Amino acid sequence: MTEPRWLQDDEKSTWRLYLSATRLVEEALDRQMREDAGIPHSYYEILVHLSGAEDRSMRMTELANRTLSSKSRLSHAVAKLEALGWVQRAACATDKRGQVAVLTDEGMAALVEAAPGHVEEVRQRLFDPLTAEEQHVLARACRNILSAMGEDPDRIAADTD
Amino acid sequence: MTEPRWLQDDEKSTWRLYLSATRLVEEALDRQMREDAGIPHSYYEILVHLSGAEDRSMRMTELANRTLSSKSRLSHAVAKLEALGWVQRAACATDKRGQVAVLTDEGMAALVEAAPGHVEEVRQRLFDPLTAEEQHVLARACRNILSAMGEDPDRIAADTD
DNA sequence: GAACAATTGTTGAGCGCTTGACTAACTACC
DNA sequence: GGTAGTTAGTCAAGCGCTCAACAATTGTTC
Repeated sequence: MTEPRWLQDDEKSTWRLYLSATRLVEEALDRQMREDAGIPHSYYEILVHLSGAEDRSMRMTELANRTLSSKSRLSHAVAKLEALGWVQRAACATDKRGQVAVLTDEGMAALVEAAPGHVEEVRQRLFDPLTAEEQHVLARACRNILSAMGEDPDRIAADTD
Repeated sequence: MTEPRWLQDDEKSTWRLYLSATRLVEEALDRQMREDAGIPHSYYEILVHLSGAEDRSMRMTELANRTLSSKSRLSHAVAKLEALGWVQRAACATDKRGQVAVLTDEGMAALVEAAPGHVEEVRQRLFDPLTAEEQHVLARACRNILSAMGEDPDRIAADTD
């Protein structure tokens, strides 16, 4: 086995900064959403994706892909959201195996109510601290990272809201 | 209440790219560590911090701060690592309430064995996809984000390894 | 069209984390 | 030197996630 490509000191710093910053941001987002809407941030994203979809509904697998969730995770999550009355399951017309998740009016109302606090948190944590140039380069960097993982950055960036 | 500062389209894209990229990176790191060493990435970080500390040991609270963990989380984690024989708890000499976590030889060996795979994963996921400029700006951006959250970027960046 | 494979979605067990309550010990103040 | 308040660390309950197994349907191949 060849010698590992150890990290240089500046790379170590960058790595630590990256890890700390991204975790704290994620944590802050999640905390805000739980306090504000009583759901984890990941559930909020499900609502967001549904709200932007045709008929406020989407096939489970498609929804799982867009939210970068496993099917299992999404299934559990939708079960919770269904218990809240924010999402409903419906049979799929073209595939008897299929299920379609539908955002209910109550779910839409909850989303509308949670959105301002969420946006404010995103601004505070991510955008306000960064210059325009940093924002721009950050987006580019994320694109490169995603590409390297076999994801399509354009699809992710263009995802309707 | 004033109108929320909604995100512009390009900001929405940046936000989605950021969320996706950071999550996938985190997920990849965690998966690699679980497969390679049988522990979550967060436990690995505990070992790393201990290995760089005086006498390979650190007070629980100090360790919690450095790993950005709650005390509870660290307590659970150290319990697991203790069960593996990789960490030991010892009474603190100067504070009878205190506990000191000590990295054992077995823990150090496990760390040494896991390190190359971890570093390779970090390179693949984060550094290789980025240009030198992007790495530099990313580090700067993370510093700004951390500062905005009341953390000291220099302390985090300088943390011994 | 029958047999095998792949896909869709759910479920249960286990794990790591959070929250909040708790004990024990330290510190400050009068 | 009490007493009140703070700090160190642990623990139990609950939550969201992963993994693996599963049933049901669809696709494929001969």
